[in-house]
Amino acid sequence: MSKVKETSTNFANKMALADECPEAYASNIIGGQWTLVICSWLMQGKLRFSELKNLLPNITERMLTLQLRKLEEHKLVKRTVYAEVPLRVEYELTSIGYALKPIIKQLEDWGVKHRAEVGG
Amino acid sequence: MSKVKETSTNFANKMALADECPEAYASNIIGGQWTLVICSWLMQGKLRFSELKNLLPNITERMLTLQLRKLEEHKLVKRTVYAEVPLRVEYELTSIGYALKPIIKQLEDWGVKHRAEVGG
DNA sequence: CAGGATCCAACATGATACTG
DNA sequence: CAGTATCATGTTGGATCCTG
Repeated sequence: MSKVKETSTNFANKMALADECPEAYASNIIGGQWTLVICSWLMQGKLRFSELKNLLPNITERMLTLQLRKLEEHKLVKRTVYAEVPLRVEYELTSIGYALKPIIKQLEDWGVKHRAEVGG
Repeated sequence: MSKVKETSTNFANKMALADECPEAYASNIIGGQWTLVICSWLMQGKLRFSELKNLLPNITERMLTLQLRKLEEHKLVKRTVYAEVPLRVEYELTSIGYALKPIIKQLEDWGVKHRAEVGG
């Protein structure tokens, strides 16, 4: 990491860990409340806004929008707007988004195991 | 999942997803800002409070305490207090905590890849 | 249909000071 | 050393209403 001038009052060190550490970096991207769940559904193919909303019964439209925007920003999903009436918007995973698959798999395995052992 | 009385105004559905879905369940447990980073360090062995604090330069004592308590609650770490002067407290992973290793590994790999493709 | 805008409550987190 | 207590603030997320 680059040295920080000692005279500065050390702003900006917040992301220092993420800068160094791939797992913290990754965690910042996919750590959101809904990120993995959304990606998990999208693994099976494109979905429309309303389809996602129905698959995620607990999410508000607002949150879904925000989450999808974040995923788009991080290039995990691609958003396609079809100029039809009524409007249609589809979301699909990018290659790097699709690369989350093994993580999700491991996470599922661990979740099952943890629930069995600890019994959440 | 058990049926919810239609007459009820549907509180409590918040955790419905986590109830069903192992990956959401897992994500709720390890999704915290610091969880994975702390566990990652503990993979290499026991650590004291102050050691962890020094390894996580951006964390406040308060946060570290909170996070460790949460990890303890979820049985990911074990806390051992040694009645010495000065006081010594050590944290170590439980077996289910240690089982996070493949997840962390996958996450690191993905982080590296994402950073290479998308570029911070 | 797929959001955007606005307002507000709840929670997460930092700063600071104190303790067994 | 390893915390706890308290206050202050920022961020998140829900509710509601509006729009291309």
